[in-house]
Amino acid sequence: MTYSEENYLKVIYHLSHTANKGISTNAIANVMESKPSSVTDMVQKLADKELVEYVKYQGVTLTQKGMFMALMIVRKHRLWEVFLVEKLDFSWDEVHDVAEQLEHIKSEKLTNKLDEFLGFPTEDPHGDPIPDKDGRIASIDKKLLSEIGVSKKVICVGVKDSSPPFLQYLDKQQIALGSSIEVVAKEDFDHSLSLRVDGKNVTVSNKIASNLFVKPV
Amino acid sequence: MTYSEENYLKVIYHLSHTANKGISTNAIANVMESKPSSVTDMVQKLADKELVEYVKYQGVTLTQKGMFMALMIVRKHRLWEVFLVEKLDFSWDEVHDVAEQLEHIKSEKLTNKLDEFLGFPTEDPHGDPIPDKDGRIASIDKKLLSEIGVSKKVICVGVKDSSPPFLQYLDKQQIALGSSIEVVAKEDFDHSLSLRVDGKNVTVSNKIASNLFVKPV
DNA sequence: AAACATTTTTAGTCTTGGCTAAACATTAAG
DNA sequence: CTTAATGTTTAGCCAAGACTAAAAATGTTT
Ligand SMILES: [Mn+2]
Ligand SMILES: [Mn+2]
Ligand SMILES: [Mn+2]
Ligand SMILES: [Mn+2]
Repeated sequence: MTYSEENYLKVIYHLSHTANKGISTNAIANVMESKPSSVTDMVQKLADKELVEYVKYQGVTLTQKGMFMALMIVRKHRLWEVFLVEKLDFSWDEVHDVAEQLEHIKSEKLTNKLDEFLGFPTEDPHGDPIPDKDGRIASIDKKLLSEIGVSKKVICVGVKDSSPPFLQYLDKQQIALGSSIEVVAKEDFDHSLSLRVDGKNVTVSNKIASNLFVKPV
Repeated sequence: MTYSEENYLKVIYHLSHTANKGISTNAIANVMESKPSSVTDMVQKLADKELVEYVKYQGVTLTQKGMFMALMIVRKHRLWEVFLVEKLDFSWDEVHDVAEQLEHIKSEKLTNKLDEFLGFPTEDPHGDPIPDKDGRIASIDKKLLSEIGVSKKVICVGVKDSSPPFLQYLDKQQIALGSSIEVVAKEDFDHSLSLRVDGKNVTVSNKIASNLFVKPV
């Protein structure tokens, strides 16, 4: 498996969560910042290797084999993110780019020893679940903050977007994983939300609220 | 810098220690298990980027810039080897191949944080010195065991060959870094050596002895 | 100094993973 | 139900990094 093939599998895996039909070459190209024609080429190679199911014009889905490989890449990505935060004092907005590189290191022993060294974590620094060595992954039931009704109390359990600017914004507002949030009011005009976060009043836009995962308290 | 360019720089760096003229394309091809013609191509690219000095038919030498980059790759390689042994319980014969991958991860912050996490080690698991963040590298004065005279006492400080079979052989003979070695006798016929290693009698071939670095006690 | 042997470079080819432009399918409108 | 818009694939091209075979430079003998 090449670096490039691994990236395709990972992107297809992530896109599979928000769409239940086949993933279009266009969708893949958007995420990868490449062109649909390039995606078609690669997708055909992956189909030859039986990592994806592919029907022309109908999009692509992962096979069992492809799904497992994707999960192993996600596993490595998230374990390395934990390592960087827990052991090397990186902040949660600094880890993603480095993990993008580290996720391609090929050594089962390394992955499993790292897992052990970290105490078998179940979530990465952004609240995303970490697949175990057999590819099993917990699905936490979580909602977007934007979907929560007024006066409901929830706990922040994850971020949908883990780009540095968004994470830095959250840091600034002192919103972190584990923060308790109460939806005080929702503005009809711009759908912004008034919150009480760990006792402090904070107002956030709808865009922010629709990138924060929460669970009922 | 591509993965491939980095590997070339590293190989040129290592070869520079045993030869003081320019490194031949042939020598590089041998180490890289590729062909001299491929090396010529790449060496010309590295010269364009001013990472090496290259005169046709005269071999190649690292520039200041190329030397620094090579040292940073060696630094990462050796730091990761320490990490694998010290933190993840790898044995010294298992780390090299994984470090070959990890040495290409690009993040100064990661390298320096890892260095700190490991307590700023000065040597890797094979006794090789680790360059600091400015590229400074200690040169330990060490000799090959094969050059030591009869009845001299020395301490094992490094291995020249760090291939798994050789390292596993040393494990079997209970020869490790720090072992005290006395040369009891040298056989004229095959140049094999009778040793006392930490009090135990061991006989080793000349090939073994010329891959073990020692220093006078 | 010439001939031979060895080393090194050049010329031309291949594969991988991209791209653009053009052709073709599918979907949405009229 | 035909046309227009959009999405997708094909065809043809490119750069990186490898290779083989042939040419050229260098080194070693006689
Ligand atoms: Mn990430
Ligand atoms: Mn993450
Ligand atoms: Mn090594
Ligand atoms: Mn080493």
